[in-house]
Amino acid sequence: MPADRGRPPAPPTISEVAAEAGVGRATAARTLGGYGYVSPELKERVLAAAEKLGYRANALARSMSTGVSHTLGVVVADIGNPFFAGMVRGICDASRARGFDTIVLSTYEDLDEEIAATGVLIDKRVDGVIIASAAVGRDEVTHIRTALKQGVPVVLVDRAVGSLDLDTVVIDNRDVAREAVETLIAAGHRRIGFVWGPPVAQAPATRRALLAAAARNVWTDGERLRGYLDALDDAGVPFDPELVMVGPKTEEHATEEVGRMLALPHRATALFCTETDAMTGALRAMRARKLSYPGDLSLIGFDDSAWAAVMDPPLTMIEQPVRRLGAKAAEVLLDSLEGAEPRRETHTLQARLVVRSSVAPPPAR
Amino acid sequence: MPADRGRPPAPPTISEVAAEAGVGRATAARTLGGYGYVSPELKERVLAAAEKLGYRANALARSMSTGVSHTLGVVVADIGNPFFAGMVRGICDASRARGFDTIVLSTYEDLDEEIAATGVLIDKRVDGVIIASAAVGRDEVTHIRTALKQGVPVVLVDRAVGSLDLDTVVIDNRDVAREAVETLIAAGHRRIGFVWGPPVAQAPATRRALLAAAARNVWTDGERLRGYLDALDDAGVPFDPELVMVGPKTEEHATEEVGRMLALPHRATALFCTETDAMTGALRAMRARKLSYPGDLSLIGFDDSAWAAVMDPPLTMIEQPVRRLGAKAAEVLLDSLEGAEPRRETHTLQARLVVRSSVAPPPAR
DNA sequence: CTGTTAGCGCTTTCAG
DNA sequence: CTGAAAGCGCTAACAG
Repeated sequence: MPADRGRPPAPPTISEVAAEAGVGRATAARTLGGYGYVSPELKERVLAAAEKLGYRANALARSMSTGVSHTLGVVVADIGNPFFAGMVRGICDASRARGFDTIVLSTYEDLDEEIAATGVLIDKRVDGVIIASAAVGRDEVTHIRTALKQGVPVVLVDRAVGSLDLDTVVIDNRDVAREAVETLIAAGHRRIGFVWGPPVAQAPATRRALLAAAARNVWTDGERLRGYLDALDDAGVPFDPELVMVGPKTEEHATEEVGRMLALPHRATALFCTETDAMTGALRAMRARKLSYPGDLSLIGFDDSAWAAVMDPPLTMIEQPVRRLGAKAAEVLLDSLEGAEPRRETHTLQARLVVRSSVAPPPAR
Repeated sequence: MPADRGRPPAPPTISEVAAEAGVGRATAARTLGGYGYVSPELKERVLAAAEKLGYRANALARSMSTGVSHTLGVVVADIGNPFFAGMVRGICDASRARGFDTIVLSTYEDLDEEIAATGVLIDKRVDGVIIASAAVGRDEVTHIRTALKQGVPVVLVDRAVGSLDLDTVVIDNRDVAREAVETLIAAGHRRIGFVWGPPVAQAPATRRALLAAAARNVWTDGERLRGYLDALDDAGVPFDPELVMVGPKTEEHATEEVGRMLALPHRATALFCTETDAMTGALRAMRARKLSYPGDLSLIGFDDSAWAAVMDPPLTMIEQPVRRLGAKAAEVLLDSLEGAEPRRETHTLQARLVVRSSVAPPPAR
């Protein structure tokens, strides 16, 4: 009567190893856990027994008694998005190097999902949490405050949250955005479209209203908008609300909005696209009108990729240090787990404008 | 003497809730855990007490006694790669919908990393594991056998492993590859380059040697090569080892290899690229030689994206149902966790050839 | 229907 | 230096 295919044999416990080695449970635990003193001979016997039985520590049980799970929680908008995927890779690599695994949850920009995700992570007793939060107002961060209150350190990544004084790792969105727009202005453009604005139904008529709308949405978008405005102001280029995209943030809608900007009596001659899909949407709108770049329209976009480099002509793009962004966040968190006083400061990483060939002077009238 | 900023107060336990409600621990556990019978009145009191104390169950402790962690483990080559990121998103969404979270580990195609990752997951007592394995030979799957032996169900995703009789979810790589190459042949091509072959140093001289080399590497690559060969055979187009790329699988090397194929006395007139970077590498090689598609060279590649659609002309690409791939794997695994007899079968999802404008007849001599 | 009791597997005092 | 014993927070028999 061989193999009883039913319940596989329960994995060996530390007690069994101790028994096999003929020592006390504590002694086995000490050698296997690598703490406390054990005489070489006993240690040897325990190790042999463990080896023989194929012993592997039950991480759950260990976490139960130590209160440490060696697991980090990560909350992002969408793990399927290449930007977050790259960032998560940075987080995983950095934490893995220090003995931590990660459990990542996507929220799809839904605050309730974010709250639920944070709760799940706390329940699973992660040692710390890294969040790219969709929260903006003071009243939208109670889940983060709760985590903190329960002793779970949190570091913010990619998106700062004004009302929270926490370690935060972001990219200098505003500065690169300004640099990009300055590049466009330097080439002679004064009608520069901003593609991927706040998802409001109606275009805010004033800068103030626009900024207010942006303040209620994703932090990075607002910063990029500010950088755009900074460059305009510095150069004395008038701001025109008709040149900023509003509405749903989808490739399709970007195509429509760019179409609109291209149909304006005094049309856009350059576009600053703040997201990959904004750029591809813009490209579609151009194709539909048989317009080409940089002749008819100059282009600069966010998030460089291999594709942008092989476009014809190659696209001038902003490259974000995605991996480092994640790695830095993990390191800051891990440092604070290892006792370093949390500095509660903002770490800003620099993005880089990769100049290629999608910018030229505006077409002569 | 206000807030003692040191140790935050330990979160309330079920015993405290029970005490607060003036009932036994078990009663509190039953209502909070949602099992067994509890009278409405007591239930009410427990709920109130839990609410008041801000009670949240400790998932670790729960897992300890139930032996179920409601966590799935995922092992992929690289979470930062858009293909795997999309697949992981499918896995996460599907498992989240059924109450499971996931912890994902990247191996970077290193078998030792894969073995270590699997071990970590088992130690953390995940309820099941989904692996896109780099293993090929019988002797490379002992870690998977070990998991199975310990009662941890495993499903294979994206890559089948011949020596393992397990539930497997893959895409019909061979069929679409054949379809793509047939499309090229139908347009009149007979000199079709295969970009991204097995990473061997020297080009295998014979088909047999080539296939053998492929069999020792990533499963999907081998399948795509077979599809390529299938199409050639069906059409009676002779196989030429000079038309298959060998060496490291990097964009740079793809550029070199395509350059070589383009310099052949009887040069390639079409390319079948089995990976995104193979395509961008090919595009770079073409640019360097001022060649354009589809006039000088026809192109078909794997892994469609928004970029491929906005290239000029738009690229004919193979679209893989990445999310569904992951979702299906999660479902199969979850089903078996819920007791369904594992079917140990292979589920094949269909990829789709998205015909655009990168294929034309070969240039006249 | 409810409370008591005994673990899950490991760490951690605390004597010896 | 080693072993016995208590306990982490929860579930699960088992009486009552």
